[in-house]
Amino acid sequence: MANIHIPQRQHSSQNHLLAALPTEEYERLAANLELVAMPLGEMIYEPGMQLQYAYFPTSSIVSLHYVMESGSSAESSGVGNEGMVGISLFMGGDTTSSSAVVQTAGYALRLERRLLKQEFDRGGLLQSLLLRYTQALMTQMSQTAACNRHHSVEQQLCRWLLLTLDRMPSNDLIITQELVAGMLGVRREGITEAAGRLQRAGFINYRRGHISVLDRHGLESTACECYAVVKKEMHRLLSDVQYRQSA
Amino acid sequence: MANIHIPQRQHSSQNHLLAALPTEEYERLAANLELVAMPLGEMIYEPGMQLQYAYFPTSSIVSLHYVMESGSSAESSGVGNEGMVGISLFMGGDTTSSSAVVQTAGYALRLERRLLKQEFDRGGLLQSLLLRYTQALMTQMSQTAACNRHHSVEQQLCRWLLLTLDRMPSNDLIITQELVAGMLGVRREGITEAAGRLQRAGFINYRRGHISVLDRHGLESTACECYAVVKKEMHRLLSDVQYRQSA
DNA sequence: AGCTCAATGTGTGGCAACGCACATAAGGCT
DNA sequence: AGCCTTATGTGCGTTGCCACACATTGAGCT
Repeated sequence: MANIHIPQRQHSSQNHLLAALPTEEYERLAANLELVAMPLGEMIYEPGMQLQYAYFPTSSIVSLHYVMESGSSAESSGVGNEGMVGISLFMGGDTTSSSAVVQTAGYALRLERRLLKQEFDRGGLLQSLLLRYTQALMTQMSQTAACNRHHSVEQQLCRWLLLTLDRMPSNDLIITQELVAGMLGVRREGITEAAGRLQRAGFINYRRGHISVLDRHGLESTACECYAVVKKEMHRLLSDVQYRQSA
Repeated sequence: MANIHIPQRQHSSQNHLLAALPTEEYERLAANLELVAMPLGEMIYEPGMQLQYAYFPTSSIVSLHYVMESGSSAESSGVGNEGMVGISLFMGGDTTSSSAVVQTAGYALRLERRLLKQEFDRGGLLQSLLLRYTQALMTQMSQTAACNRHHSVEQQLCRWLLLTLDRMPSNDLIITQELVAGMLGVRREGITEAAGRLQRAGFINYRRGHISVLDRHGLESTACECYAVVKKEMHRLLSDVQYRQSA
């Protein structure tokens, strides 16, 4: 895995949080941002592990989830180029009881723990961005909790596809039903059935390990309210982040 | 509702976060802390509402939950004297998409939004306490998401009873099964059944609107791992908070 | 003491998701 | 081209929780 130091500003701008930093703050970090490959399935951290880096995904997506003693798991939130992996570094806990795994292969910029903390503690824009992002993360988690309680597998699959799609440049997801099932914490067969219905409805098209979204609107109408709630709240909290560009 | 200004330090010390503040920081807040009654069922905030105060529960417990369009709901976390209600005030979002309702009547100390933000931004101990507390809250939320997915109503009831008990001075909870059902997002009949089993097992005893825990150990053995995970993580993140006392 | 209403108990039928056990097929490999 | 692993399809029976419809009881009130 080739780590490329001093990445071009182009890469940094693919992560919304980094892109929103004023030049001064960005410059302090730039030299220390490493572009790293995020291969599918890579474990970014495990429960209790001391995290060494914060990751700002550019093209990758990371899934935050908890694995039960029984082996079954459930995702509480995903992190794409709108956010950062490693919240606990500046929250003061250093680690968490959940895991982080790469759900969509791609790249991320990583920053040493100490440097992140240092910049966070300056109390500049990075701090306020990260705090707002953290609140958005909490919204996703609590919405996931409610969604897990009340909505059908099919609805949840739609929600998940849409949230993932929002973090992708294209309409194609490279992922198996088995993995999706792991994310949602349901049986693989449940995903096969739900995906089959969505395909027959013409909303998606899939083959082994590959899902194409054909009708976004259709998915939205089948998804539960949870997708809209999360999306709206992300926009409310972070809309300025997506557009502001440093000079 | 009589608001008593300049509460005795005794009250403040009932909230772990306030109690852990060094004298200097505490003094800046003390004169502005109002002791307020928290009657059962009172809505502290609704989605989208601009929050005016942060609440530090002393003897009350507040439930953070989301209400769906269908009317059904689910709790993502509870807040007792270990924490604070109104995270969004310092996270920068000002409001959230969830609600906060008093689940156990009692008291709380409240602090004006502006003053909280001011003290938070000084970057002193209050900031780091609140951030660590927020991380503990996130642990609860993501654990609740996983728990909602995988565990039985009975297990979840045990978890909920234990977490509530940990925030109470006694072993008696004043709450109806109907309300508990609302917290867990299940049918009232489901709680009746599960509670009946727990009672027959000798773990609890209940009458209308009143639950007494007789065998804490029994509940722990029936609860899912989620209770232990949350408790352990709370302790890891906040153990110094509970013991440190200001001079 | 009796009334009354909210809280709790119980039953029936239905359904979504489960666990398990396979059958089938599709893509990468040599 | 053929093989072989891995992904997907399908069919059971089972179960936990659901919605709905009541019966019963307890606590507080007058």
